[in-house]
Amino acid sequence: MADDVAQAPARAWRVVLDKIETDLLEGRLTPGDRLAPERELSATLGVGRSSVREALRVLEVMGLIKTGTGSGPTSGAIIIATPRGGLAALLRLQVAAQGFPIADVVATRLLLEQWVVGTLAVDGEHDLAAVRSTLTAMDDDALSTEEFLALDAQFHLALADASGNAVVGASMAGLRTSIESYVQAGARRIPDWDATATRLRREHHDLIRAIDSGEADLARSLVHDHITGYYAAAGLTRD
Amino acid sequence: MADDVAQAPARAWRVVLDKIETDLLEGRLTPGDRLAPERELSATLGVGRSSVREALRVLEVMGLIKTGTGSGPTSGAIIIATPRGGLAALLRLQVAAQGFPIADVVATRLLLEQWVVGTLAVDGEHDLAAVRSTLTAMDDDALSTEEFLALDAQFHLALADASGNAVVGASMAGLRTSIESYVQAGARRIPDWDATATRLRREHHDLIRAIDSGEADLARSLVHDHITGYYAAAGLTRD
DNA sequence: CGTGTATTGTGGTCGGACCACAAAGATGAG
DNA sequence: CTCATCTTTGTGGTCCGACCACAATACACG
Repeated sequence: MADDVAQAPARAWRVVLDKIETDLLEGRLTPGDRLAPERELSATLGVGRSSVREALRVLEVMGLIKTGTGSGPTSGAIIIATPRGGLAALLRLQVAAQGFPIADVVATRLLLEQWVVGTLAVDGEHDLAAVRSTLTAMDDDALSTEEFLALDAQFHLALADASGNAVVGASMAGLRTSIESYVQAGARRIPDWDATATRLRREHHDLIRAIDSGEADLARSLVHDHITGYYAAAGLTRD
Repeated sequence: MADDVAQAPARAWRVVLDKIETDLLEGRLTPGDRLAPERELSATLGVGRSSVREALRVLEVMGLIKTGTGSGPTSGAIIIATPRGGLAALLRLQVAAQGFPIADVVATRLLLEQWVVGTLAVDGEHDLAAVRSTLTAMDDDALSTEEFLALDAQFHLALADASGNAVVGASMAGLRTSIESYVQAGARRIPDWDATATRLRREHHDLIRAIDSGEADLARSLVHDHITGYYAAAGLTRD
């Protein structure tokens, strides 16, 4: 519960991480800013450049900074704070390492998505333009399975984003990519893919209709059945 | 949407990360296993040891491995897959970097916790022993504000864990720690702390009672009011 | 046989040396 | 004077070699 300042005798890289985190917290660093050059950080904090790099690598993978070589405005380490990639990487690795059972990932996705559609239905303030355009793109019959699945992911992600909650949006994105390979494997197990795709399309339209008409409970129920239905059809259920 | 395999010309550390991820996925590495020594990985993958270390650092912060010096069973890098710390670190940093608005974090916590108590109420299969023991520990009137808040965190976390969903549990833990300092700051703003603590205790008991009697809707409603009530009292609302 | 010392294997850290790259500045031809 | 080219500078990316700290094991010696 507290990996805080406590006894951190060694761990040079943690010094760097802590320094940057406090700079962030105190407003000395905000998105768009450039970090000091690695060599300068190294000298300032009294640690080796390798240690600085280890800390920066962590920040990069977590989606906090973007590094660029060369000179000019795109060089150096820049604060970006785009949680998507970091969350996705974390969840993907945890699933790979069996820290997160697939069933729990799916269940979490389900509960988040139910909240999303319920929220969208209750409050009509949200912009569903991206959702609708994806929806019409999916109506193309010539789509391959992979293309359809990609658009499907985009559809659900657009829904989450429309809710306006960045944490939910990023979580949905992360959860999805962490089980992406399983979803694709499941699709290959579905005998009559065209029928399934047709059903998914219809369910998407029904869902949007429920949201538009403000039927929150219906929307929640539809999205629940939509998701569990797919996983059942793909032989991925076990919860 | 795809930070996948694509063109990764340089990025020596990514080679290491990918190698370990695929080893995980293919079952060549499972929790409890030891990674090859850094120097060996370096030689095997044809990258410098520094690059290996950068990758291992990422894995360590994400909670996938634990490193130990010296010899014997606790030395080297061991797969542990404990998502808690990694998720907490990620969320904390993203909040610090303004990638996640506090309001969104709170809203997400709220929706997760409503799902948790609803699930617990509907399905009596869960073990609430840890929750109950924390609850009784909180009844001690001599607790300081900090101790009370720590137990409160433990209470809500125990609830999430009781749901049996590792993703939800880890997320709750991460969300909580990411806004921990704000919660504590809020507590200091509450004029009559004792009255607030008394109210929180009562609400906890009411909540458990609702769960025990299987009143899911009531439990959801209670937990909603409980959380929003606290944030309102602490002057943290703004959604 | 037992005890204490040397060896080995491991991560942790540092410093230096390159390279690749991109911008800015210096140089020179026209 | 203008513009194109070359050089310099600042930056991350990578590798290498050298130590240190630490823990287990091997081994020598009493």
